[in-house]
Amino acid sequence: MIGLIDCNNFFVSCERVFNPAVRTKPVIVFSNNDGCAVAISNEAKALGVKRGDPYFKIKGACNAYGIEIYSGNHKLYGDMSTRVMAVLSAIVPEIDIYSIDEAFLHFETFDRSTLQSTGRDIVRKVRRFTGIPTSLGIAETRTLAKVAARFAKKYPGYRSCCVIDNEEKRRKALELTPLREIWGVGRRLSRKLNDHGIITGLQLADLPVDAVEDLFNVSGKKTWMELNGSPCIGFEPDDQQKQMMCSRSFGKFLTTFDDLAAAVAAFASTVGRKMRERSLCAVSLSVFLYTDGFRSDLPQYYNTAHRTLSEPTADTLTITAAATDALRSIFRKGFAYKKAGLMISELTDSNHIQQSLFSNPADRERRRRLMETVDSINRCTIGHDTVHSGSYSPIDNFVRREKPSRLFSTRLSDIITINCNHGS
DNA sequence: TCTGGGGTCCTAGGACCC
DNA sequence: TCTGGGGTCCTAGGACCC
Repeated sequence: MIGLIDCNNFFVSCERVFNPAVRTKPVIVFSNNDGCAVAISNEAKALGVKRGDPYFKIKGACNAYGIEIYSGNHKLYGDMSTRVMAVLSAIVPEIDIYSIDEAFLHFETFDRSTLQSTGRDIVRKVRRFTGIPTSLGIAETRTLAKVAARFAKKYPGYRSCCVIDNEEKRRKALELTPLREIWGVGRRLSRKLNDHGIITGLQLADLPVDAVEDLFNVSGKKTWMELNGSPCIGFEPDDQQKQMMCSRSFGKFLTTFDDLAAAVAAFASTVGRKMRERSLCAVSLSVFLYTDGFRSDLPQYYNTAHRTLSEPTADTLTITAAATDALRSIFRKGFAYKKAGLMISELTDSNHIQQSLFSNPADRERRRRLMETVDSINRCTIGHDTVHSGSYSPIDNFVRREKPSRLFSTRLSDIITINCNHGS
């Protein structure tokens, strides 16, 4: 049996851990530039707020109903995620971290008849040790575990843990699950299937195999098999990351090459640091930029440029130079740029790199030590951008964040204070 | 005024090979 | 009038996930 544990309204829950005053209020966490609602408390959902709603459209409702709003604080969420995963790892022998707020739990070695109480115990411990509420689904396949987790979250009767461990429960659960809620069935596939009269998860699961081969590609067939209890979606723990991206929409339009180059240098600095943290090197990269697609009154432009590096590297300065060169080749004057990004593809393990015929080992070593020094200064001392390349300007300069919360768990000066007044 | 960011996988179609 | 067959590799774009 496999479990799927999901943190409830994760970003909102993280904010509530450190700000008890908003625990019973409607709360929304927004994306960068305070653009879209990305996490919504149950209270705010009840007021009609939906994931993806842009702030400017729901501002009135936020004011009218006294909804608490936050700009995304992803450092805080990342740290809280690490804590949740640590608690889970201490209880279950093997976990697959699937996203910032979800993990699959391996219950193969557990007694099947006690999974319900074991599951509730796990949820209780995560809540107690981290403050984060979660929902846990347990079933024979990952896709069914996802279905179970949805029930655990939706219906209080399950007390945060739902187990699908027999045929009757499987069919009942799928019958009550709309197609679109099934893991792997997106907007397009659900529309297509709806046109064939398939509305529920059970109708999908009950399709004959030839209909499945007719309607689906290989991913769709895997989903179908999983719904019928045959595990076929796995998880390769040593799967190496294949690409890495850093991109931003800007809080205001950028029009000059220098401003865009400063943003691209910041992206290069971020991906460089992440690559070094994960012992990865880049072989090729691409830079892209966009004007604002929502502004049909303005001239539109999109372009992307690729560069191949002479040998795999995680050196921020090399990447910045190549990325700046790529940017120069696509930058056009006269446009108001809204978004740009840097994508690294063909990532390789830095311990097994193919060196260029003409590379100089002494140079490589000097650069490696330079980056190591930069990282250690930025990691341990004053701030994450204490040392940086000359063309760089911090990403924060390009995005708008009007309601940031503090770095409660990772910066000492932001730690919460508790006032203990006797008699109150 | 104002609409996010970071990933993976699959497929179709083109370039190229013999 | 009329122009083969079979294969690989790469890339862009779409669908999906969180």
